[in-house]
Amino acid sequence: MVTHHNASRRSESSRRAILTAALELVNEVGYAKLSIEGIAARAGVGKQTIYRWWPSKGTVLFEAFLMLNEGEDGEPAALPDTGDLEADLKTVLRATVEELNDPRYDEPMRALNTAIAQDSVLAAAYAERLDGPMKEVKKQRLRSAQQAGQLAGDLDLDVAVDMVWGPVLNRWLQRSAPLTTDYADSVVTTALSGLRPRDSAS
Amino acid sequence: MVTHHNASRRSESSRRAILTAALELVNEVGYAKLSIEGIAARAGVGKQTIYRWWPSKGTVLFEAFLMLNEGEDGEPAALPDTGDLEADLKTVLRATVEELNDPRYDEPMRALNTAIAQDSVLAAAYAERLDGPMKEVKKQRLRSAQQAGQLAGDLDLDVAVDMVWGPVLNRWLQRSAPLTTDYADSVVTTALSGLRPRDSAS
Amino acid sequence: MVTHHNASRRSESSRRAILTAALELVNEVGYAKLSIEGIAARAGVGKQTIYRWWPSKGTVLFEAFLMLNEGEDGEPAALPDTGDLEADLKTVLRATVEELNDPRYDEPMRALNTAIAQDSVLAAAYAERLDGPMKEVKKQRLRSAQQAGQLAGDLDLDVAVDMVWGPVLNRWLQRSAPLTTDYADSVVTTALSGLRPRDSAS
Amino acid sequence: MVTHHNASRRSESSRRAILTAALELVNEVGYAKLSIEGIAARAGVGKQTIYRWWPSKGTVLFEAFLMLNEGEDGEPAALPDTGDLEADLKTVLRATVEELNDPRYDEPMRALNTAIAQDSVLAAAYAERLDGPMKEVKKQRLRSAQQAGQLAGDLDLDVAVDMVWGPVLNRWLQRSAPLTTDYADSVVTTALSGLRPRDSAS
DNA sequence: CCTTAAACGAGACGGTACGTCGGGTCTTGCT
DNA sequence: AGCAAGACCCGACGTACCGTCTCGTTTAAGG
Repeated sequence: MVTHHNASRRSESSRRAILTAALELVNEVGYAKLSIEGIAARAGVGKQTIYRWWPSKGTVLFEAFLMLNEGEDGEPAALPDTGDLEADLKTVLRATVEELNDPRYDEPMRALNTAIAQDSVLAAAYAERLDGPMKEVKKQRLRSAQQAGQLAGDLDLDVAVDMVWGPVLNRWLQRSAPLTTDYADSVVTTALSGLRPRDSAS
Repeated sequence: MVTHHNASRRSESSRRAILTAALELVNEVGYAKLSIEGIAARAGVGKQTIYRWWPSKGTVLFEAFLMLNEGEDGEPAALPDTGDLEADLKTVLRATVEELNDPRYDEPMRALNTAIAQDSVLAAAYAERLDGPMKEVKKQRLRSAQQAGQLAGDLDLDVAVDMVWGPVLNRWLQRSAPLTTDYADSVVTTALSGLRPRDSAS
Repeated sequence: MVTHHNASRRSESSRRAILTAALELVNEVGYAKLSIEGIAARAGVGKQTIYRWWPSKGTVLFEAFLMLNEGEDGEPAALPDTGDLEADLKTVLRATVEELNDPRYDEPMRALNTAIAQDSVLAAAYAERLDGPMKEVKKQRLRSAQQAGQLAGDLDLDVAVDMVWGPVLNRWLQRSAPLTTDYADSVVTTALSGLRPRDSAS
Repeated sequence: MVTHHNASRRSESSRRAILTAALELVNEVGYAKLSIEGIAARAGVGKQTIYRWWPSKGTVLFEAFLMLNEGEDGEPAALPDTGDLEADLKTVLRATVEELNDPRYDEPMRALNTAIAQDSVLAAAYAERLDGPMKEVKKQRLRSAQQAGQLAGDLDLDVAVDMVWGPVLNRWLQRSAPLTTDYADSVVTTALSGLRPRDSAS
């Protein structure tokens, strides 16, 4: 038998309290020590109210991130387009680096990544709801450049996006080395020009 | 720094049993459900023997990985060098992709990454003991190519390594899309040539 | 005084299972090896359910004894009163001796005494809830004899009770010598007549 | 196979340190929290040195008491004998009461009684080495009175001793009521005269 | 407007695991 | 050989949370 939760009767105030509490707590204690019990207590809510609507702490956290992002507006803002692709990408990637270095964002984002690593269903939801739209915006900027002839015509934009953001995200996640804005610049420059020597036959 | 325990009296057999048990269990149940209690039981060891020598399950797991890697030999094997950089990189990166898609390696490596994400001390140890040597081997192959004029002379090899492996690792960690050997090939090709159009002044 | 737990929601079946398990286990393994963990396992109950309602294994055991005694009826049965005080006291004291020599009662009672020896709060509860009513019954029998002129009119009945039961209990607790019914008889006779020679002015 | 401990090689200084530490600790933390580990640490001794010579913490404690008592001299001092039995007994019993009310003695003695209650072998040793000699001294005083015609000629002195000291010890052990010197006086008076009315044929 | 069924806060419950203490055994090196 | 030191396996401690399950009590829909 299936229990049909009547979402129309759902308490919106409890929902927001839970998501807010989850964000606060993940900042304070990290993902490992984040607990349903703790979220319920902080939110002033019964544990059952969380279990009724979410299957795990990871999904609560994910929805909390969704709330954050949708708080601003429906869709993520487009990337700047001054016509100078390299400058635009450096601007954006530097901002990303600074966000990732900000303790206010670092801990929660790391938590979200941990949640994804442990739950492939959640990973799919993340890909669709959060990462997907972001990636679309990035691809849009690259598409514009491609149409202006600044990128190779046969370039796979999915790969291209990974080429620019992948190294930065990976260095952040694995903490393999300090994440600096200089590094972001290097990645952009190198990705655009490639590893091989350019023809100097000018 | 003071070591409180007399390592000379340490039981090597218990140590190996613990590390082996940790690897087995992380494969079977994943990092989230890996417990010190479970490791101790599987290893036939008292919990205190684990707590005496390791501060957390993450550090146990890390040392288990160290044991695996040092089991083979001292240093990681050099990358193939046929003179054809692009082919060599594709060979290596395809192998990486296949390893990451193998459930036998996927779960434990994901676990290690989770552990690193939650413990920056561990991340530093990982960078030094596991990731560092691997990266050195990769850089060595690139250095060889650079000296052969196949790579830009002013190329930062650290960035170059990230450019090739970063996208793959990131796609794997975030599960943002299926990880295929075709993707590996694309990454190598794109990284080498860059996103910009090549001069067609042939 | 504030009760932190809502006793109205307390599970009566768990409570009884815990008390029963405690009695069984104390019989089987003795007080020293009685453990909260063991009681919980035997009762099919979580440890927390014990810690929620009792502060120590001693208090569990005490309440288990209370359950035993209140199981029979509200108040302890009155002592026999045939008019012959000496005979009645011997009857009762012999029964006490036999009970104390019965392994079924010896171990649990010894356990309760150990608990009392280590916890003065528990001792007060014991004095009020278990020992007190028993003592009142004993005093009642002595009062009846006193009114019949069989006991000294100025006799302190509290002291009198101690005089009859104290030696027996003490010999049992300290195991200073075998506890026999003959000894019980001697105690009654000696207590009634006193240590001094009686006037033989007949 | 039996391990023959060669007592001749035994370290007397370790033995004394252990017994002293046991006494100190039982005073500080009580019998329940007294541990072999704690005794060894306090005594500056290896645990094995305790396990080599004693089978349990109870026996260590018992030997510590033996050391205390034999410290004074070989045999316990005789009871006062002024010729006035009642006065002498009151003097002695009041002293006993005061000792039992002194926290310095109460805790260790209670500990010894707990140990005895849980170990009948120890109880036998206690009866022979500590309680026996004390009882003999008490009986000696009563025998003297008996020979002087102050006690019934057919009186069983073992019972008589229990009659005087039993009530006091029992009230102390069970904490059934406050233990006062007045109570000690009452016990002596009542024991000597008996519970029955004395012939008033003066 | 009034029922009535859900969602809700609270928190007890059977469990698992935590990290610690101490039990009793065993080994190592010193005296 | 006895000893101090302490690692070892083990059992229990008392606590934190898990996910499930009642309890009354709101609360919002629909009769």
